[in-house]
Amino acid sequence: MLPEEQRCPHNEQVNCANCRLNSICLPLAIADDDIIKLDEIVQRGKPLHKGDKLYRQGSDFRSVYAVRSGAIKAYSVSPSGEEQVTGFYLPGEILGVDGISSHRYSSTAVALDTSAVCEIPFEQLESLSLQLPKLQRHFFQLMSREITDDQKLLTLVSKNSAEERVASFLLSMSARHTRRQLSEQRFHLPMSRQDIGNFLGLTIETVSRVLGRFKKNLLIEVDGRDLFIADLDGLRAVARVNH
Amino acid sequence: MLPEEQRCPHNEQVNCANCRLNSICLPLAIADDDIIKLDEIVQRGKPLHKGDKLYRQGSDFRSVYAVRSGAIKAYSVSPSGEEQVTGFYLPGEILGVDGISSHRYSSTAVALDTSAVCEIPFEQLESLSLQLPKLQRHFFQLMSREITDDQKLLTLVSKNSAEERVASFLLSMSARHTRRQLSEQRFHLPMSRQDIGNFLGLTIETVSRVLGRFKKNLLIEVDGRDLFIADLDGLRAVARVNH
DNA sequence: CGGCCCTTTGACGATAATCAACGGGAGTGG
DNA sequence: CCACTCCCGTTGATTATCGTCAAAGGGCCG
Repeated sequence: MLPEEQRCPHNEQVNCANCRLNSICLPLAIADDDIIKLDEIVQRGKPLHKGDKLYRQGSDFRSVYAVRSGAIKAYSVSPSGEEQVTGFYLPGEILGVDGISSHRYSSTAVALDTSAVCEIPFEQLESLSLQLPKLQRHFFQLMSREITDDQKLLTLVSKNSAEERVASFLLSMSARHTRRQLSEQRFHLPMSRQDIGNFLGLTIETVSRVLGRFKKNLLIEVDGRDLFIADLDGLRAVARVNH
Repeated sequence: MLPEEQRCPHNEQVNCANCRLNSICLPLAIADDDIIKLDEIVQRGKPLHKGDKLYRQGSDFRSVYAVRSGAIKAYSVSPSGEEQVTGFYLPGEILGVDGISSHRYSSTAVALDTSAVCEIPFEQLESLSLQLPKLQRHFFQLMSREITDDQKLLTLVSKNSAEERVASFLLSMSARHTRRQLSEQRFHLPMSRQDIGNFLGLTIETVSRVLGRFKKNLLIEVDGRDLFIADLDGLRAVARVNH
């Protein structure tokens, strides 16, 4: 199989016959010849190094971005100075839509690893959506999906214990790897414990202790950020949520 | 001034010259003659009694709704049986967009009081959005707004103390009343302590105790669900967030 | 009047935060 | 090459916030 950043949404080679799309990934992919028009407005490439910022909270909103490789973290800082990690974006996922409402990004996006993203200028996406009903629908769905995901996260954070939160998080990462045809059980966490804790509303110490307990109970094996889920069903039982 | 449900988005009388709109409220209002077309697809009325369900989690998604009067609560039940209140919708606000992504509502909406809503069939809204760029943009913004609001709520619930959460909640309610030209300080809470607690990730007892403390510190006066914010700045200081 | 739900208040306890110390790896500079 | 620092992660001891359990009062409606 090709390296991930050269694969199309169908995980075939570049210019796969099914989608004719080589610059942008799953979430906006439409099985239709119209996709070529979308492909034309997408800015390629944009390689990012670890720590590079894709956009900053408060800066003018221009584009949304599709991740092609690597991993991006989005976080926002509240007026009171609290920092909140609002999401991690993996290849095939789209970020930046939070900026639409106020014409400014409400969060900062930073690369956790060397990453590649596609830039999709929003004005052009808007005009194109007026011509391509399927694209408009896709984009409505994408945003609606982000809303329901946020609401699930809210439930997780406000109703579940530390163990349940961490278990759910690991299963979510696993599921997203599976979607990309990668291992369900073995993968690398691109973010620090700090980031995981912040995202889940826990301290770094609690995250570390919970992972320690999972390890002791033979649910997982961890070495730094390398993770192996030894007992998927066991972890699901802890999470009490089906992923 | 007319009763709220008879007022247009500009808080004037029915058929106000500025907007020619008498069926749907602020969030989708566009200062443009095109609005008439939108007005045509909106279903009027729909009076709801306290406890009536507007839609149910898992049922087919057909429409989004604009609240005209009263108050609606949205909540979802996770696979594990946890109930999570995801939002309260007051006059001028729109709910139901969570159903777009999966063609099914991901939450249940129930009237907290006698309420009136307008139904906006989504398929028609979609087609109309293809013709009216401003409407499309408005809807994108509406959804983006919901995303940023959810993320603020997540920060509140995962990073702030019980007192900060309740104070922020009261200030949010106050701000939304102010937008409707109603009193900033004195209003009625349409939801139970249970609902507030669930929404904020707290138990009913904690909510009650926090309100008791606010009362003792002369920040508020409460009598059941009737609230008077005696010291707005004091409450803002507790919330540490500017509303 | 009686039952039910909502709310308040108190006593107690558990979960996760805080405070603190330490080890390891990466990068830097001598 | 080695010392140095910085960041990340782990682990332990203690604390505090909020949840749980329990009881009781008030309002609404049949």
